[in-house]
Amino acid sequence: MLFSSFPTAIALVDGVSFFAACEQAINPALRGRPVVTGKERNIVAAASVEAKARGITRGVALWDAKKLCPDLVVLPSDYETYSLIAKRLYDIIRSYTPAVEEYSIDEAFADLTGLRRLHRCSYEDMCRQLQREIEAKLGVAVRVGLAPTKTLAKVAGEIHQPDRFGVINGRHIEDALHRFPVADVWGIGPATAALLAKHRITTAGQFIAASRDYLATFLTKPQLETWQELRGEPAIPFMTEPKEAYHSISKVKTFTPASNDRDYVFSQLLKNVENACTKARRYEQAATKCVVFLRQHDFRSLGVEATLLRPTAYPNELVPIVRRLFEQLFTPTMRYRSTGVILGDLVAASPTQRSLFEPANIIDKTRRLYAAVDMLRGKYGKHVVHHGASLAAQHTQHLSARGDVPRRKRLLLKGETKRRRLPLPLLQTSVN
DNA sequence: TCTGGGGTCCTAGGACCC
DNA sequence: TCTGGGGTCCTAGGACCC
Repeated sequence: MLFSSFPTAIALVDGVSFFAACEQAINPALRGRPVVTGKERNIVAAASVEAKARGITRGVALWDAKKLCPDLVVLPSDYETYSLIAKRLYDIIRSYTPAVEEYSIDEAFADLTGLRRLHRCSYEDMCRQLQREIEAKLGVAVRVGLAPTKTLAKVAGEIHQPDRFGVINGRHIEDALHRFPVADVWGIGPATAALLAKHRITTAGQFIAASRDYLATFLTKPQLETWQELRGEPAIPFMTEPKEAYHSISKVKTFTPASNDRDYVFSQLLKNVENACTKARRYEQAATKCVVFLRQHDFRSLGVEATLLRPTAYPNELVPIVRRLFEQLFTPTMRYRSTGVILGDLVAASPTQRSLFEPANIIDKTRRLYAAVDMLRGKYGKHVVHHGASLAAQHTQHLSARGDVPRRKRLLLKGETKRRRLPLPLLQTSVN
C-alpha cells in the first residue's frame, strides 16, 4: 500500500472558523469584522478569522476577548443555522461522490476512490474544484486534506498550504510525517502521546517506523489502527449512513453561582431530564438505563445509575427514579455547579412496550400527553411547556410497587445503594 | 487554560455458570 | 486448608473525538 500513490483517495473537508463564518455568510454586515460565537456560555466557541488575527482563540472568556478587541461582535451559537449550512455543504460533496461521512457539524470525509475517470481529472483537481464550489456557493471557507486514509487526510488538512489545501501522496508519507508531532495525530490524545514519549516516539514519522509487534505490546486496538492508517492502509471504516439512533443521550448544565439549594439543584436536574427525553423521543428511542450525576463546586463528580423496569422516554415516569438517585447523591453541605443525566442503553421505542402488569390506559395517557407537549414545543418553542417542579413529588406510582413482575425485573433500581465517584474524563472534553 | 456540552469505542476484571 | 479449567456476560473506567 505504501508504494502506490493513491490506492484509495480520501478527502477531508473541514469548515474554517465554521460557526463564525456561517454568521458572516448570512449577515453581510459582519463580514470583515471580528466575530465570535458562544455568548450563551460566556466563552468563545468559535472565532472568525478577523477575531483570531486579534489574538482571540477558542475557550477564552468573553470578558478577556472584549478586552483584547473592544469592537468584537459577540453572538450566541445558533446550531440550527449552522446545521442547515452544513447540510448544504454535504450535499455539494455528494454531487462528487456518494460516499460521504458526515463526521461532525463542520467536517466530512469523502471517498473519491475510482472517480478520476468520471470527473476527468486528478484527485487533487477534484478536491480543488470541490473547495472552490463550496466557498463560492456557501460563502464559508473550507480546508481540504487529501490522502490515502482518513487519518492521513486529517494530517493533510493540518499541514495545508495558504490555499487551505493539503495533500499527502502515498509515496511520500514518510516525508510528510517526518516532523509532524504524534500528539497532533487524530486518535492520539494526551495519554497515548505520553505513553509513546516514554518509548521515545514523539513524531508521527517515528511512530510509523516502529514495528507493529513492538507497539502491540503496549498499545490497544484503536491506537494500532491509527498506526496502520498513518502508514497508508485504511483501517477505520467509512460511515456513510446518516445517524438515526444514539447509544446514549446526555444533558448537562452548569449554573452560576454554585448552589446548595436542594430544590434549585433538583429543578436543574429535572430540566436536563426533560431535554434528554425530548431528544430521545425525537429519535423514537427509549432508555433502559438512567445515570444521574452532580458536579460539585470543587469539580469532582458523583454519579449513580438505575436500570429501568422498561424502556421509557417520558419525564413523568423518570422523575421518581431520578428523585431517588438525586437524594442518594445530594449532600446539603456541598455546593453544586452542574447536574447531568445520561439516558443509556437506548432501544427503539415501540408503542407496545410495557410490562405485562401495567395498565395500558396510564401508558397511553402518558404517550398522548407528551405527544401534545412535543407538538406545542415544536410550534411555540421549547420553553412553552415544562414540568412543574411540584410534579416531581407526584407520579410515584407508575413504575414502582408492582409485586408480580418477573423476579429479576422486580427491582426498579439495580445497584441503587451504590455510590461511586465518576472519573473526570466523563465530563471533561475539549472545545467545539 | 481554573475548566462548556455531547458523544463513541475499547478493555480489564469480576460475577456467574458448567 | 494454598484450590480445577474455561466460557460468557456485565460493569466501571479510560481514552478519544468535535
